[in-house]
Amino acid sequence: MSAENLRRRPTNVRANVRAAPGPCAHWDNENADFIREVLDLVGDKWSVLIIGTLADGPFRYSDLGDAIPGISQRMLTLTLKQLRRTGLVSRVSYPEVPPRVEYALTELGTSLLSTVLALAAWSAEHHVQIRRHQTAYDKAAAP
Amino acid sequence: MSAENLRRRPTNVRANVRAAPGPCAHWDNENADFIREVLDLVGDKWSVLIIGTLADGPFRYSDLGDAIPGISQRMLTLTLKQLRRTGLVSRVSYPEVPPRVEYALTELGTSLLSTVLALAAWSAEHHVQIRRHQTAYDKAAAP
DNA sequence: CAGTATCCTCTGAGATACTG
DNA sequence: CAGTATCTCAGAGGATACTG
Repeated sequence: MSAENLRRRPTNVRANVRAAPGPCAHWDNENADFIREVLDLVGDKWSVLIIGTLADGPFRYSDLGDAIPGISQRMLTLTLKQLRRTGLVSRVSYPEVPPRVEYALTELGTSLLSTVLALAAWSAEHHVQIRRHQTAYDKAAAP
Repeated sequence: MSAENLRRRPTNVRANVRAAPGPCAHWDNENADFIREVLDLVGDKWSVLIIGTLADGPFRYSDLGDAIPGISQRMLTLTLKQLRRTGLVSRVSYPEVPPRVEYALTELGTSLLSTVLALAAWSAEHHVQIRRHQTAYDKAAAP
């Protein structure tokens, strides 16, 4: 996959996600490294859910836990720690009794959010088609 | 996270990824389900790498293996099977000797590609900042 | 309230060897 | 060439209990 890029262009079904107008957005091995980085960061079970939830504004620790069904305290803590480490989420603790801690998207996190929403939009748009294809595939293979 | 959406808007750093112009692209629990679907599909170690490689056109099985450094035959086979199941990749086998099989992106796969490229662009743009933040965080926590 | 600490399970993925 | 079949293991993630 050498020099040329996107000879067959994306066909661009949706208007709100557009290929870059200029010289970028082709695939090479550097892109591969970069995207593996984000996916390691965000491809786990809870990160995007937290990011999406924080899109509505700051949340306290336990409100986050309540807002995200199924997450365990351990995973909430761990994932928040990782998001904080990469600078996507900020943590502010207010020295009160009882303690109050608020998590919010940073500017970096917010910039990622729009891309993530594009992915969400894609999946919302295509998940019916995907499911159909999956069951058809399974039916063709199983019997 | 109820009715309101994106009160603090994405700030939209980059021009080639835009929020939807119309009424969509906010976060609710349905979105959460959908995006978990795509991430399960594409968040694994090899799927996006295969998709990105196939962006340049059809590939034969072993050419794919060569083009993607580090992938094992097992993982190549498994991931291709899953991509085929969800309809992102097509497989055409030519009845020749020796056998020849070509994998290519379907239209669905191509439509996903543009979104994936947006993610890649985001990470290419921010990975320096991320790394800086990570080392700063680690330095602040460790000593 | 906002987390840590442990233990335990199950699956993603690598290595290796074999086959139509 | 284009795959399958086993074996193996690290670590992601769940349950539960405890703490400043």
